[in-house]
Amino acid sequence: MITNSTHQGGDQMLLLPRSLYPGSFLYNPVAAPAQGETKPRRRRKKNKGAEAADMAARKRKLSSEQVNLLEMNFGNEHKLESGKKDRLAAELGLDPKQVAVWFQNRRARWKGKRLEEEFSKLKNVHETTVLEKCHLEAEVLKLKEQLSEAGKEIRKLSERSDGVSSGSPSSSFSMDADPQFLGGFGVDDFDNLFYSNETNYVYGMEWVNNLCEM
DNA sequence: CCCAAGACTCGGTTACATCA
DNA sequence: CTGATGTAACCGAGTCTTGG
Repeated sequence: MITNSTHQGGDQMLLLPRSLYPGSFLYNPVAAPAQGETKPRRRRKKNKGAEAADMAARKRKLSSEQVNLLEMNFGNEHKLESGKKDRLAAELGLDPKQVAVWFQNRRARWKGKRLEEEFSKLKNVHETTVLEKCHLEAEVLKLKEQLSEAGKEIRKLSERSDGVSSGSPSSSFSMDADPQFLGGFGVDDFDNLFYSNETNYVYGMEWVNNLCEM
């Protein structure tokens, strides 16, 4: 996020005397947007280069014009080829290295933001899915109960009808007579219909169940 | 094909300015 | 004054290209 509005004084406060441009910066100072009018800053201690002299003026805030133009270019493409970088640097009155660094940092910020957005989207999808799973599990339980009741009912009825008439047409709803009813689901063991491999299931999905309980 | 040098990128870090 | 935040600059490691 790049906003000069967060810096007190706006652009006028960012004016930097041309004398503060490092001597090695010969990038059309006339065309160069002015920099912030702050004292040359101490450079990082870690720096071990011999060119410590021009380190002092390095960390300058870029002006809003510079940032705008950089942003425009970044909007077009996230990577600059060498020639374009040099032209842009000349146009901005910056060292091509500075332009390269700006693009590098900008890519990093863009990536971070993108990851954040992706994470947020995935999180929403995940939460929706977990919710849906909870509903489906509740429905499975309900259906399981209904199935169990129906099974009992069928057993009762068949026990009764066994004693009465063996020749009459059997009910169309008979699991004994119609193994396809459950066999179609690949289920052989009716009693264990919802309980086989339960331990694995619980271990594997424990985190989801915890979410359901939240 | 191998290797060294240079250019470039990336992730991580540092130093600094600014703000609440 | 202080901690949090944003960002320019830096660093080290990795990749790719090029020339010998």
